[in-house]
Amino acid sequence: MGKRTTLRDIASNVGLSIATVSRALADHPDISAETKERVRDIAQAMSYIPNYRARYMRAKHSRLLALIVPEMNMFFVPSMISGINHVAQQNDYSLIVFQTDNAIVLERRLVEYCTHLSADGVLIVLSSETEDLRHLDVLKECGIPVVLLDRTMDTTKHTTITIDDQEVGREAASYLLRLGHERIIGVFSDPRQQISALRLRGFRRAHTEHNIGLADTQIARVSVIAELPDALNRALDAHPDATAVFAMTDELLVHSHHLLMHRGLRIPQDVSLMGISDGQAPFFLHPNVTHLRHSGVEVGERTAHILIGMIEHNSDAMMDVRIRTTLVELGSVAAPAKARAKRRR
Amino acid sequence: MGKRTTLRDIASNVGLSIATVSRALADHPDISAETKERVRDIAQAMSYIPNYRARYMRAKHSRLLALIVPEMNMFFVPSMISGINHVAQQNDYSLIVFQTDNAIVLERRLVEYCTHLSADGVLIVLSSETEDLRHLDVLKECGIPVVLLDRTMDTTKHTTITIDDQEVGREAASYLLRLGHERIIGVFSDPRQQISALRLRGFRRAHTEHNIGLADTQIARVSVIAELPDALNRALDAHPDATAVFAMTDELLVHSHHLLMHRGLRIPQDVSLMGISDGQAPFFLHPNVTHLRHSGVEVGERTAHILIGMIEHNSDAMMDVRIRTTLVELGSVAAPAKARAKRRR
DNA sequence: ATAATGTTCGCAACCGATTGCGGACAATTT
DNA sequence: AAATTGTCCGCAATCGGTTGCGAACATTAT
Repeated sequence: MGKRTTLRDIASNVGLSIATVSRALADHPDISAETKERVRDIAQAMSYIPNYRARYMRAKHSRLLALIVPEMNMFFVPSMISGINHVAQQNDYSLIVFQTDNAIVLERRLVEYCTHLSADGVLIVLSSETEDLRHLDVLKECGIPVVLLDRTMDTTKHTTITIDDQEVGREAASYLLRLGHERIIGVFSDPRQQISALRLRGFRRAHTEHNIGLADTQIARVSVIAELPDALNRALDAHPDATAVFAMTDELLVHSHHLLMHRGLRIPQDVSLMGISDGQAPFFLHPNVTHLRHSGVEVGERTAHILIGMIEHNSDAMMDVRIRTTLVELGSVAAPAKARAKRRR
Repeated sequence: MGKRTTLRDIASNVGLSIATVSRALADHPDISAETKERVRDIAQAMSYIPNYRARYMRAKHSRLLALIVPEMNMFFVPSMISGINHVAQQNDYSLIVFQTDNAIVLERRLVEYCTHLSADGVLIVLSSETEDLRHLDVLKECGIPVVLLDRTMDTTKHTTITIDDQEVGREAASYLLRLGHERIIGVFSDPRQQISALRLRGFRRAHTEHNIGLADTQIARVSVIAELPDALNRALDAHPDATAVFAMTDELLVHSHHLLMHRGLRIPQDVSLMGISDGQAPFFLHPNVTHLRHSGVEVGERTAHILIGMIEHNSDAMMDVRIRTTLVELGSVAAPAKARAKRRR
């Protein structure tokens, strides 16, 4: 509770004005070398700690970045935070993290709260309840740059950073189809989310391109993770000829993996498995799972760079950045011929 | 970039003093109902957004909590953040997240930065390089309460929140020993961390209590996760009679699980596996793994409550809180008799 | 000796709010 | 009519810094 020493305290102690003390500490050329030294010594002795908030207030910025995420999962979000944080720290920004619990009311409130706190910039991963972007207008009004990432919506008004969700869905399905898989079970999340709709669309398109049918029952829809076993089992039961499973996120992937194991299916002998992943889980699952890598760290870093650029160059240039995914081939996918044979046995 | 409207703007617009506008918006009894309404209307029309930083500056607090963690992992840390965030949001605090990358220099700098930002409270998970707590003194001097959690050090000066690491290590080993396992491989992290040393001590003690020897070669030491395969393989090779593996963290657990599978060992028929876990991974690993549950969310929530209590009641009462772990029995542990037989085959 | 230049520092405004105290005025009481 | 009370509002200080401008003084040039 010891009241902190302020410039005023130093000033009265050293017998100079507050202004001079401020300049001395800031190494301003107007101040003589001896005075600077004297001030610095006293400041040190009084264990002076500058108050950045006061400084920032005058300078009209906060050096605060806000990140709004729907929820904390184990996979993408922590990686992303890590990436953002590195770039933020390098540029002397701090990161505030908020969660909306996928509730639009909370999302609205938190966005507004960012203006109250005068965050210098906002990064937002949309909640699944979010249907429009009007609640972001207040940020624009305050001149606070926003970047949407990962789970976004179509917009021409805001900078967005995503992977090409449709393309990556197509890529995954194509990869399996090319190997000869003709019946693939797709595990997708809440269809209200654009990320889910897009990845599914790509998944569908690949089937069309390969002239292979895709029944609705091949798609396991999982809004909350607890629904996965039922949904996936249902799809699997409906299609005994299925030879591969694709999961569109890490969370769906690890639980799909578990369920397949639980059913006694061998991967990849009985069924192939692949997914879209941040790239960690595939290495501790057994067998390691082939995936399209979508690095959270990279997304975080690039996003932070872009946001900080917008802040510091005061630009409202709208961008639409697509992060590339890379195919990581591990052991979980095989050609289907023998797989089908095994399951028939 | 639109300059935000301030109380001054409203005041000049509505023809009242700034003080009156401030009171009107705050619903102060001194202000007449008509005036309040008039002010509110104008404020609305001018889309006024209060500046909390200015307000907080005057009130000499920030409603900012800082969390300093060594790194972002997939398991405990995100859960903890989630727990902290819920309690923080309920109490109108925001959470700033910093990472030290396990570097003491960065840890020191970030602690100091918390004083610059005048965080109202600091939560810190010590880095593995940290050897003393002197760098936290500056927080005390500024009257900023600190809570150490998870990875801590012995201290009588700071409030700490942990599980009883020694006890939980003992509990895990006892559980396996009671089932008849006589050779358990222990997977532990960097021994410089107290959390690791303590859990190992408990692990040892249990062996002593059961009059069962524990060779040093039974302990796989893993400072960085890449070392795990070598370390664990070495221990496994040195002890073909080992019937169980214990991993002291989630990260070690999932990778141990993978390695066992990779070696073609069946769990629990060939070897039992258990660990200390936040409680998520054990459910998507197959078979589900028996663990002592140490909930990150609970730790985060309790810690945040305590810290906020310290802030708001201005108390420096030093506490030492131990969170209880609960044993969650899933499928990965079995009595060893048959297990040994299998491995001999 | 006077003017021009340079060095070193302080005054005061400013950032955007909150709040103690007192003033102006009207309504009520004696 | 004077005093008391109550209602409604503004002045100015405060939080802890930063910064434009000018003042005081010393130094150098003319």
